[in-house]
Amino acid sequence: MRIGELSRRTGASVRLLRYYEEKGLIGSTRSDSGQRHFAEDAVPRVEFVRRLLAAGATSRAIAEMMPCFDTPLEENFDSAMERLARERLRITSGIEDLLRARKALDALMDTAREHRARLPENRAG
Amino acid sequence: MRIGELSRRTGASVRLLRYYEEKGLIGSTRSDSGQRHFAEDAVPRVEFVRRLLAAGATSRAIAEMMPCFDTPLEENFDSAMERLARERLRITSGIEDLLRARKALDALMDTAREHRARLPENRAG
DNA sequence: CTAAAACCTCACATCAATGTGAGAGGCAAG
DNA sequence: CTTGCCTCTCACATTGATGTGAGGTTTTAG
Repeated sequence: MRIGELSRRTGASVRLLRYYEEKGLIGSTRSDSGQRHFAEDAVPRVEFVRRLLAAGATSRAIAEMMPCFDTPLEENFDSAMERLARERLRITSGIEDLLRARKALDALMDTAREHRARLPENRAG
Repeated sequence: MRIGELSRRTGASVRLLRYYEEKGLIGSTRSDSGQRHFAEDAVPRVEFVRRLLAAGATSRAIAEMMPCFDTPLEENFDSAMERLARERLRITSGIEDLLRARKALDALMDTAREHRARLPENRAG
């Protein structure tokens, strides 16, 4: 498929798909006139990429994982696996950060509500 | 305390503390010569700010929450509470994003390991 | 054949938190 | 008073994913 269709099917802008290609996150073949052509499996691949990017992964990090996505015969397969593991750690600690932040928000909301409840003029509000 | 001490006690660079002030995240009084002076409660406040920033909140969003941190008498108290709630949603959906990403990583690691196990020449490795 | 739609490359813009450096003034201790 | 450390403002740099627009070629549909 051409880049427009891939864009429609993944929700990524055409510009971004070119960017992903430039960064080595997806591959494409070129027609004689230079237009990109993508295989079917580019769709799940882009979805994977977007999921990781949304989780704060760097395009560089994702690129380094890609050997795992392709074939286990790659030379850099081991380092790709290692990269996966490292990114998993990063994500887990990200989750912990978010949980802590949410707890801080909850605490603030609680005290704020409590403060308000203590105000005489606001008792009815 | 002056800015250097606040920096030491919070781990935020002096530059950042000035930035936080500029964005309305922390307040300070000024000495005659223009030096910033911070109260004790600036410390937990900076910690709160950093936690939220680490969780991907915008300085603008944090600024809008600050009335809750101060006094329930603020006029923008209600919108501040609303901002808190909105940020809480954002964080929760961020957590879900991370969980999904982690699941995708796990799935990829599983298939990769499986592929490798299937390779005859790698049986021993 | 022609017009519209899709594609190409190149390159500059943006946002937000942070770094960094210059140049100048403030403050405490010897 | 001087030395050394702290602070001030101003302002430009960076990083990384994305937007946007220009100017030109290709593909597709009528």
